[in-house]
Amino acid sequence: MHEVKAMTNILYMTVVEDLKDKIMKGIYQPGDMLKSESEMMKEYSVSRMTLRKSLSLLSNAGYIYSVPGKGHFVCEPETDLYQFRFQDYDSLDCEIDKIKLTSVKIEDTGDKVRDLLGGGVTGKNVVLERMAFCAKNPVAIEMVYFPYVPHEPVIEEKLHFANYPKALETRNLFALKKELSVQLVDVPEEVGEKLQCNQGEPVFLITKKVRKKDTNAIISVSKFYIKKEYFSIKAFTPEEDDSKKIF
Amino acid sequence: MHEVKAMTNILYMTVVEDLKDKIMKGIYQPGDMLKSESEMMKEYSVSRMTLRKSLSLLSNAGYIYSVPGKGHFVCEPETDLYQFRFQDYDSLDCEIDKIKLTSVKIEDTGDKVRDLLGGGVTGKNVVLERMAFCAKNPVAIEMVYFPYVPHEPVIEEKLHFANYPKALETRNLFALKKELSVQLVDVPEEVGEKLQCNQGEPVFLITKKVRKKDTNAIISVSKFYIKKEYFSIKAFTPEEDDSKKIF
DNA sequence: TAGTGGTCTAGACCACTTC
DNA sequence: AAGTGGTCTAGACCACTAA
Repeated sequence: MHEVKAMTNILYMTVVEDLKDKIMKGIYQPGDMLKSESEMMKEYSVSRMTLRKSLSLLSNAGYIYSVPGKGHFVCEPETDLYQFRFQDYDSLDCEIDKIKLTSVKIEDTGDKVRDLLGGGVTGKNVVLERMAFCAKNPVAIEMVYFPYVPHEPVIEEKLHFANYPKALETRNLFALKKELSVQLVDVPEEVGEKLQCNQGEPVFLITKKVRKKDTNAIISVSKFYIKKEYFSIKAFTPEEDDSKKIF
Repeated sequence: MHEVKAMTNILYMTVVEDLKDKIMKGIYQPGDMLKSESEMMKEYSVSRMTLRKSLSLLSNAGYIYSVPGKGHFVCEPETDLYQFRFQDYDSLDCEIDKIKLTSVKIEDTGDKVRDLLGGGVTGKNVVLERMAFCAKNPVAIEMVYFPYVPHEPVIEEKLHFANYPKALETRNLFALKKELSVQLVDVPEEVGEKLQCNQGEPVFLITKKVRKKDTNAIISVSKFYIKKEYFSIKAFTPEEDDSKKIF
């Protein structure tokens, strides 16, 4: 029907570009129905499978959705969703030059976090405490709780690795999901002493829960207390990265 | 070749489930190469296009990637990426019962943020200030900066809408991307007075920049000062939502 | 009943990697 | 030269929606 100036010589990409362009420019508005597949096949002179490859890409990128028997429609854009990375000590606003394991305990009673963990085989939890230093000053303290498994004893040496928490999460990262809670709290007395904070000083409390995707069971809970000067977040609206996609 | 117990009667989904399962269980580890397409076609008794539909889904979900001429490989999982929503006043940790427009100005000199906006046609910027109240107490103050466009005057009435900032972003939400910076700062004197904070009290400062996707030009900059008790973040590892996908 | 999107196939040609 | 993934086609049958 009409000519479409192509940035690529790949058919389905020219269709994607044209439709995305029409959506970007507002020619298609959220809620609008696109032309039918048979119409678009003629318009772009492509086969049905090729056209649907294009529609699939636009769908994955959040531009369109489809309703069987009716047609393809423009999405309401997701504008309030942000992404950021949190890599434990690597995400602090300073160069961490030392991480020190300050305590390893096994608790079986009276711990509030115990319930969260859902109880291991024995009902006992390992509680591990580490501190992060920057220029010899303590900037963060971390408490990690996870079920104690008798036959997989925690090796102290392993704990010294800066990225040890990952080791806890490991086995298979694909099977896990995580939650993060970021808030500001008055520093608990015990933590304040170790971090050399004034009484009642606000500090960041970041709580990280690691769960199994399938059962939702909690693998570990970490509590990071971070001096308020040493944490901030930069988050971004997700962008499509057309790289490494198969279709 | 062998039987695959299917949760669905859709061929490509049974392939997706089987491969995802093998990855979840660690039978395929990150970096491992999958069997070739022709092998998998035989294994699952599906056509090439159907198999590739499955691989496409797994690729989009971040499980695999492919290298032309070589094969399909298991990804290194993205484990430190988190998502959250920030919807301006709706994201505060209290019920906002009033939003008050406290100031509308047009500035053309001496403003640090002016550079960020990249200058409108006239080089002038609209600066708008609003305050959010909870039970009659001020909890947040917001300064929005955006280019002043003579022929699209800012209508005061519109500013009173709680979601007015969206109106600024509008035209076409698809064409925009945003950045968010969350940090803790000592409250500036002027802001402290309005928020009824003590001198030097820490407050959240959230800076939101809205940009055009294509040119990267800044549409608006917002600075939210929020009393420290009224903001927190809950973020989650992204989950695949197989809903509304075309393939 | 006619039109829509959803699934699936069998085959073709290409560019790339490996030997 | 043989094998791999990447693109593309022309059909087919189905379930769903609408008139």
